[in-house]
Amino acid sequence: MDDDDRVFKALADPSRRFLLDLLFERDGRTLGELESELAMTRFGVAKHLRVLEEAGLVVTRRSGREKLHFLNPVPIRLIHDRWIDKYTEHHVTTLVDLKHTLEEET
Amino acid sequence: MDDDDRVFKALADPSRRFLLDLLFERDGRTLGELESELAMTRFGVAKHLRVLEEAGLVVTRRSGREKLHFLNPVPIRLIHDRWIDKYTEHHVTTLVDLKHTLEEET
DNA sequence: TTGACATGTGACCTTTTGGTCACATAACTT
DNA sequence: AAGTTATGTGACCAAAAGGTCACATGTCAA
Repeated sequence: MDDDDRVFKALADPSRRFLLDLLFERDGRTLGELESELAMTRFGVAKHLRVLEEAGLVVTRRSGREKLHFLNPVPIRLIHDRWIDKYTEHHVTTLVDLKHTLEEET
Repeated sequence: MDDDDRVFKALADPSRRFLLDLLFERDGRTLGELESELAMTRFGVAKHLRVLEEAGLVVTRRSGREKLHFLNPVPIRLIHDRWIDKYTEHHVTTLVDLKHTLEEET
């Protein structure tokens, strides 16, 4: 399995995306902290975090017996750059902004 | 399954990402054209295209008995915006550019 | 209308993946 | 040292996904 594959496979699961959302909101959490946010056993969460780490979407740092988790946005940016070039980026951004504007008016 | 899930699941398969690459390179191709680029039966390719279309990553237009396929970059942009805010975007872009520079020097 | 061409459908099988559990290691506290 | 806390490992099972095939529909051309 190459790096790309690991990243996309990692993003394919809703629990893992939720973990990224949590880390996007606040970095540096432990397994224990993250576990309490999911309706799943500790083992399940640990397994998901391992998948995210092997994909490079999460980086970790040990502090004693705790393991701190951080979000790494670089692979996300690379996905963007793969299918949106500089020229179309402007159009797409405009479209997305328009979408948000319309949704707010509802 | 919600919209998010459809998009990420669709991106999780390497054959489907390759199809997006083909459409990124040149839009408006038929199933027959795309089929010839994959080491897979026509049925497999059709199934993958259907998944991409249901996810909104590909939009289609009928022309007689042919079906033309086009890449839609909007869902890709939304993935980006989910985990990269305006503030960090600048840092990440710098990092990615640096990465490219280093790789070119190899 | 008859035949060829382009695509669609549902069943089927094999492989992969998500989640849990019993068990194990490592570090802090008293 | 002993008990508690935080995390790691491998086996296991149920559910989902990738790919193929027999069969069906719709469109063009002569």
